[in-house]
Formats: sequence, structure tokens, C-alpha cells
Amino acid sequence: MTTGRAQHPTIKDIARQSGVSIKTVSRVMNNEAGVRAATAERVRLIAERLGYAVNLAARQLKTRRTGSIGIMVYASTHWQWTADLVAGALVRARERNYGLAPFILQQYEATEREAVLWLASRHAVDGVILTTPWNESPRLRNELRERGMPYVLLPAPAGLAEPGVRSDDAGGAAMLVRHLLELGHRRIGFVGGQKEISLTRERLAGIDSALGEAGLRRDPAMTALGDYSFERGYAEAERLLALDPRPTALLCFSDLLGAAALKAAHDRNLRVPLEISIVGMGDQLAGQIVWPALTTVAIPTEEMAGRAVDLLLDEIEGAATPPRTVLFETTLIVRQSSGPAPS
Amino acid sequence: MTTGRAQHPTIKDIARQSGVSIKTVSRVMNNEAGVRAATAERVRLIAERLGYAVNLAARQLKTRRTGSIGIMVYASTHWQWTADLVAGALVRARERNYGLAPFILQQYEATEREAVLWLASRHAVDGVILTTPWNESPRLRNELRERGMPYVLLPAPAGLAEPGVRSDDAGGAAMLVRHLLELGHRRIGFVGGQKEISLTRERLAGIDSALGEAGLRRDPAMTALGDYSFERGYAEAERLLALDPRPTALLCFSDLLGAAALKAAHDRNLRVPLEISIVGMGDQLAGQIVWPALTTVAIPTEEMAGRAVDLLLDEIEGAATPPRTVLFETTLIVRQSSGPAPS
DNA sequence: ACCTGCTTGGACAACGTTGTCATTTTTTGG
DNA sequence: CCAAAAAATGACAACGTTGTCCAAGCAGGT
Repeated sequence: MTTGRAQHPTIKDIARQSGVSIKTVSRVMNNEAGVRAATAERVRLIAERLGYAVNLAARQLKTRRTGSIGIMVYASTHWQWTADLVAGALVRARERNYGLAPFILQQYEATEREAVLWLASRHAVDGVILTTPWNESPRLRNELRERGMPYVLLPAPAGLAEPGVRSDDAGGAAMLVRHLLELGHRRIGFVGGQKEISLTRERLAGIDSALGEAGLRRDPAMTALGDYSFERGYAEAERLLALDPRPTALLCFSDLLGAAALKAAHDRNLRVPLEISIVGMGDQLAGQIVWPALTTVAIPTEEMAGRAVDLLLDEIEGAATPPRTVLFETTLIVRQSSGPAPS
Repeated sequence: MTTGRAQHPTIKDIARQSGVSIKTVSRVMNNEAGVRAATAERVRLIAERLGYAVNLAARQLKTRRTGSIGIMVYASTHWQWTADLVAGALVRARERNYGLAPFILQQYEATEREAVLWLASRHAVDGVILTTPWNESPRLRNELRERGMPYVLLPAPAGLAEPGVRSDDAGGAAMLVRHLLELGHRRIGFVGGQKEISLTRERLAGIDSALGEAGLRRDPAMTALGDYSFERGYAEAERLLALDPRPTALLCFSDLLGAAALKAAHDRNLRVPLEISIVGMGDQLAGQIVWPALTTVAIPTEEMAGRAVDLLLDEIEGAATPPRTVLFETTLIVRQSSGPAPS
């Protein structure tokens, strides 16, 4: 062993060397008022020379703040999305001088108790961002509220009076439907994820409303819900493409699912978009690397995660804003995978 | 404000209620020897009932261990890879009861100083995993060693006597070359990332050696190095495909680059693998969602990250193993994007 | 000279845990 | 049944920081 010989300097050392009290050093390091500029300067210089860095543990112990927030994510095949969320949160957290502790969970029920304990102890994080599917659990939310642990939902299910950030998924899905309708498509298939996830339900609602505007209804036989994995998406798309009459367009609930559908179409020797149009959602990398590139709806995932951090930290730091939900708009991005319906 | 009313119970509370000293409670909570089974049982019960959770800050302050490790990653367009590394490290760290603090860096030089300070203070993490390009910097390594901060390189550049985990990238690239040679390809183009990254150089070395075995040499005009982004990969592949005579195969240094090359080929109306073979490296999602699926070489990124955590924690916990480098083998995965060279 | 009020600085006690070492209790062996 | 050894437990002092409260210095008005 014999790790790090060099003792780390403490405010005591700085105080001794600069001839002031430890409290004054503390004041300087925290930019508190009430220290003469000259004194502060001297203290800062010595701290710099000694290579001083505050001992976070001591500060945390005293202030009862950990200076970091947690983000609970689910180990999913929907990786890109999760990674974007974590990355977005990480960057903003660092900007605001907080740490981020990601908490990956593999099974829902099995680990919920462990997770709650970890969170609620308040010794590890000052607040937490709950992503899918944790954002759905009233039990978890209650437990957290009860124990005074601030939280933010990301994405926040629609119509919930809870602090959170959400994207207009219903609107986005509706835009895609209208886009396809304008291109003359009438037999549209849908490839989606779990119905249990609020996002899925919201998208279905947007689809139904857009179809309704045109006097149409969604065909349950053409609605293929599974999960958000590539493999399942491929299987569901495959199933829809085998129908007779075949749908002339597939709307997929993520770009990864879109890529899966695209592959299924290729494997059936269907030309896209000549014989079938395929659109995705999210504007993720997956939709850009495939050929042809997917028409999709952009959802600013990273930005949303950053905003969630802001919301959470505002509450933690007592910026006394009421629990708020922030809504992000989605944008239609037309690329090469959608075209006029075949006649 | 007015957060969490409920005071969190401390070992003092437990001690009072169970009629033992705080030290005994501490012993029980840490599973130290020297407590009668009956006493331990009683203490544990009361702790459970009170919902006790150890105050990490206090423990850290006393033990001078933070119980978490850092991982420095570079904000790159090579996202999937980074995400896999972080995910792999995260899971293993949690298994071993450590936290993981990811540290994303955007610009190299600008933030190095900040990063080193953060790391070296030893107040934030007990050790650190250095990923590309941090694994290349002797200056950083020196600084860390000097300050007694354990680190592990991931991936570890070949031939460096430093603790780390590496994959046999030279071998992997060589396998791909041999695969292409067997299929009759002689004009092979290479699409790679930055020469500054050791991975890139190792792969080139493997390629050269495999070509050498067959009495061939790599054509510099067919070696297109850029970076690991999709866009750049597309541009470089495009450039190679415009050559006359055109290469009959492209070996790309990641599956994302492979996908980019595939797209460039499609856009030129080249049939894959009939008219041109394209192979990638890494066995990432990107190579599976494109059509046709990419022949590639599997690199167990997540597993490697887990191993890196093990190495690091073994050193931190004083398992007294000498600094070791662990080598992971790569595996050839033949899919649909490679075929016989056109005549 | 005195008081008043403002600025600057310091002494000291927490925060909750673990390490050290002393003390009590139990077990063991004769 | 006793002494000695072993096992179990406890008292108390850190760890490095910040919050509380008080003291000293200093200027300005009388």
C-alpha cells in the first residue's frame, strides 16, 4: 500500500502560514463577504502554492449537502437514449458544480427497495432524476417525497402535477402521421415499445388524434407493440410487412426501431421509400447511419436532461420555484425514407 | 426550503436504543469481528427498524476513502464506445460497492489542469480510469503517480508497463485483413481515426503485418485516416471509392465508420458485397442495424471496463498485485457485408 | 475624549464516523 | 473454584470543515 505520502494541506495549514484563523481561510475559499481584499489575496496565494483542495467529506458532513445528484436509469437495449440522458445531465451538473451519480438498475422490482434506501438516506445525493420506468412509480415518488428527497421526472408523464421535463411526443407523432397522410398513405403500420411506458401511450394518443382529424382510425391489427429493442422491432416490423394488404408506411417509435424496420424491408426486397415509407422518432444516430436516412421527429434529449438538472438544482438550492414541468417541442425532419404512397 | 424533517438516525441513536456503545454499533454495521452474535442481532434489528443508513461523509472523513472511482472520458462523436465503457465500469463498480464518478472532458488542453487538480486532491475519488486520449499522456500519468493516485489505462497502449486493460487490436485488424485476402481482395482501402490515438496505430501495425505475411504492402493512397466520427468516415470512404482503380474492399476502424462507408457505397449505387466488401471493427450496434450487417471483429468493451475496475479496486484495496496489463482477445464475426472480390 | 455602527477577524463547538487503547466480561485450564 | 487468557465492549479523541457568536479595529459624528 503506502499510498500518497504527501499529506494533503488543510485550511489549518493555510491559516498557520498566512497568519489568519481557519475561519477566515474558510471564508476566502467560499468567497464569503467580510474579508479584506488584501487578506483574501494572500490567503488565496498560499492556498494555491500549497495545492490546497477542499476536503469534500468534511464539508459534506458539516453542511449536510453532498454536492451531487443521482440519475436512475434502466439498463435497456435502448442504450443510445439512456446515454444521451446521462451525458446531458452530466455536463450540466458539472457546469453547476455538482457531481452526478448514475444508478443503473437491471430489474425493476428486485432492486427498487435497494434503490430507495440508497436514495432516501440522503447521504449519497441531494436529489435525483428519475427516468423511465422509474418516472411511472407512484410508490417510489411517495417514498421520496415522504423522506424529503427532491426529484425530477425525465421524461415526465403528461398530465402529472410533478416537477419534470417532457417532450411533446403526442405532437411529434401527430406530425409524422400528417406527413404520411399528405404523402397519400392510408394503410399505416405502427411499431412501438411497451404500452406500460407513458411515452408509448402518449405517442399512440398523438397518432390517434392526427388520424381522427382526417376521419381515420388506427387499425389495431397494424399496431405492433413490443419493446424498444432492435431485435423485437425487427420481428414486429417483419410481422406487419407480411400482412396482406401490406401497409404502405411504418411509423416507428424510435429511430432504432425505424432502422430495424428498414432492415426488415430490405430483407424482403422492398425498396424504400418507393414501395414502403418508414419513419422513426428521436433523431438519433441510428436514423442517420442507415440507408436511406430516416425521416423522423427530433427530440432534444440531451437538452432535456440539462433542463432537468436545472430544475432539480433550483429546488435543492432553494430557488423557491414551484414544482414545474418544462415542455420541449419536437421538430419534423424529412429525409429520404419517406415518399409518396405507391398506387 | 425546509427539506427533510425526519432527522436521520445515527449510530448514536442506535446505541442508545440498544444499550451498547456507538463503537459496538459501528462494529456491527461494518461486520467487524468481536461482537457477540446476540448483540449484533439486536443492534441490526434496531438499525433496521430506525431505517439507519451510514453517513458516507463522516465515514469518508475518518477513513480517508471516498468509496468511489473516477472515469475520464472524452466527449467524442464515438459515443457508443464511450457509453459502453462507462456502463461496463458502472456495473462492476456497483457490484463491488463503489460509486463511479464520470468526468467528461470536452477540450483536451483546456481542462487537463482542472482535471488533474480534481483527481489529485484525493478527496473526490480513490482512483481513476483513464480512457482515450488521457491514456496517452505521460504528463498526466506522472502527476497522478507523484500524488499517489492509483490509475488504470483503458485501453492501455501496447508495450507500456502500466496497469491497464487492452484488447488485441493488432490481431483483430490482422484477422480482418486475412479474411479479405482469402476472399481474393488485393486492393484494400482503410478508413481510420486519428493517428494520435494508440488504438489507431496498433490497428495499422496489425494490418501491415498481415499484409506482409502475404507479401503485400499497404498503399498509403488507400489509407484514409481522419477521426472516428460518422461524417468524417463518410467523407474518407467517399474519397477512396472515387479512386481509379477503386478498392474492392474497405476495412474501417469501427463499426460506425463501417456504417459510414456502407452508406457511401450505397449512395454510389455500389452493391455490397457484390461490388465492394466493407468490414468494421468492434461489433457495435451500428454494425448490426445497417444493411447488410457488417462483418467485424468483436471487442468486448464492457467486459474490459469491468476488468479495469477490478484492477483498480484491487490496487486501492491493497490486494498487492503488481501493476498488471490484461489482454482481451478479439473474435472475427463474418456477416453479410464481405464477400468474394469481383473479378 | 466618547459613543455608535460597521467591518474584519477569531475561538470554539459541532457534524457522524472510525481508530486506539483501556476496561469489563466471559471462557478456559488446572 | 481460581487465576489467567481471551473475547467483548466502551470512552474518547480525532478527521477537516462550517456555523455561531463574540471581540477587536476603525471611522465618523458629537
